[in-house]
Amino acid sequence: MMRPAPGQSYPRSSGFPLEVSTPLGQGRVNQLGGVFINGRPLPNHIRHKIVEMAHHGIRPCVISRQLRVSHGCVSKILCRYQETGSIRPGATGSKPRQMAIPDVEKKIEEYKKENPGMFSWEIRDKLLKDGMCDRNTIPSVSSISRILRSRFGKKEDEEDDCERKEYEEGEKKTKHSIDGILANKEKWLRMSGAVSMGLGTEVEETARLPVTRFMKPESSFVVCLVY
DNA sequence: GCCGTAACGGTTGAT
DNA sequence: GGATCAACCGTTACG
Repeated sequence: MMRPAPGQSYPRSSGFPLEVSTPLGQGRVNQLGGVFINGRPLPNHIRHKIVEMAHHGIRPCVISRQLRVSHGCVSKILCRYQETGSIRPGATGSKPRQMAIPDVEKKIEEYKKENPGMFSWEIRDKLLKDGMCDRNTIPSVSSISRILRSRFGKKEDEEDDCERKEYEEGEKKTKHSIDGILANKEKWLRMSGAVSMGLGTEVEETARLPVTRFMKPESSFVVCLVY
């Protein structure tokens, strides 16, 4: 069978339903009948089990079939474990991009003070022209505008702080009212779904909801009743 | 049949 | 707040 062509999805010929609704997102079913969430790492207990079984000398193909995880994934996890000694997935998201060095920031400030109407792209050009940076080290236009905001937008930040304080004051009052509870509806829905899967402490890592650490699966019933 | 890996669609987090 | 980008995820299929 061919790989899915660009713009196409994976074929639905496996006989399994392609999509299942899981509380943590739109789950899918792989060819082995295992449930996975596309783009998200497998739960820690599965990863742990893969490594543990491999330690016991069980072959990757057997692990794959037993845990219903694709052999490609088993292979990846075991490779990573051999290389790094860790079963944890790598950090998703881009690495922090290179920040402008302080000298460059100072120069940007200078340019802006000399000419307040100067655009970020003009500043960028001038940095290049003056030899402050080369093509590789020059900060992006958006980085420059961010620097400008942080340096020249302080007054706005102070106003934001005032607003935040007012908001926090108000939140304390409304937290235990019906309005307050309803405002957290989405959070509660996610929590109820996560615990109903019986994922226990996995939830903290996959759904980033530390509060569920001490919740029991049956609590989902209570949460569902509320809504 | 097993295994390594490229290609793919998707998610996440920084900018 | 939304868009963009880069790094990662797991699955699938090829060799």
